[in-house]
Amino acid sequence: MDKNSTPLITLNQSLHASGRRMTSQRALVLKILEESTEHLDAETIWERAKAQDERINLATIYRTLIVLKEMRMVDLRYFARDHKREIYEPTSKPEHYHFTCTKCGNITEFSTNRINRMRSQLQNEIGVVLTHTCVCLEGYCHRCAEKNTHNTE
Amino acid sequence: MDKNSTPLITLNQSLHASGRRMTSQRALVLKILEESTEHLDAETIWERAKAQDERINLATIYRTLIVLKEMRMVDLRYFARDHKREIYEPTSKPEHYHFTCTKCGNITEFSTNRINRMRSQLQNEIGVVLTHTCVCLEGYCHRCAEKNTHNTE
DNA sequence: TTCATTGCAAAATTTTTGCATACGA
DNA sequence: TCGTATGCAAAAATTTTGCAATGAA
Repeated sequence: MDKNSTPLITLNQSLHASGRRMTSQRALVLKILEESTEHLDAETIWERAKAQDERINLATIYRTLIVLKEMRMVDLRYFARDHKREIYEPTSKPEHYHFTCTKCGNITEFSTNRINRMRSQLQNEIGVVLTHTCVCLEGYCHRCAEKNTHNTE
Repeated sequence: MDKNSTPLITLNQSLHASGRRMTSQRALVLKILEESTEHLDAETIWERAKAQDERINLATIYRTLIVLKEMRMVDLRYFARDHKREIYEPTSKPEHYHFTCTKCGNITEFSTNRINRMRSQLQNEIGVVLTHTCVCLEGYCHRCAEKNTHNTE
């Protein structure tokens, strides 16, 4: 909302604005997401949360993530290889997309305005309002592509 | 492979080429996918298959879909709203993408070469070889966007 | 004090696996 | 016949839910 707000303050405001309450668990999950440079799924978040609060329950993590999503503090992402598993990232992170190398398994982030341009062109072309765009890319990274001129998969 | 081949013949060839066997279940699942104009998940495929073969098991559906995917007879897709659930489509269908309206729930298919162009540009830009691109779009369809100038979600 | 939130355990959902039997080539 | 594929049941993996107890405002 406000340029001076930290994510925690923003969350606090959003929670109260919707008749919800700030709890230590919610603050903790948000902090973990904000501080992490890695991609976190619910279970990983749980493991990190337990280091701070050994009683915290996995169900609480899931419920908290739903609330954080509603408060627009986190985004859900998916990886091409493991689409079923939800990955959570703070919305404070600049918009980006993921590329998964099917050979070495590395997941790299990249950002490009090509996707944004495509997005707005598509909005006009198919006549809809896009609120969410998911782009998952999969293939061979530069290094693996070189070693691998003959691809079976 | 060959212009004269039906999907069933192609499957048969691919199966044999990889030391696998054609079975009535595999033929049936492929037929269901080829004939359907809707989006099918594993359970729906199972229901339709049972109409033809009441003994067929859901585990067989899953195993068959894995094989059909390996034989490149089906593609896996996802919808923005329900990312976790896999949707299977025959590769004989022309390439297309899905847009989900979060208001009315309708899923529409569209195809555009914008995405293909973006794809090849991205390949160069980030220096990778893309083997799979997943694009899920979500938002408001034309009709719902009109009724809905004020959007909460 | 009040009601949203949590912890716990149990259930739900979707997909995978082990194993004996059936069946395609 | 030989070994792949199936059916069945049980397990695995991930997420959700019911409910009594807790705790924020």
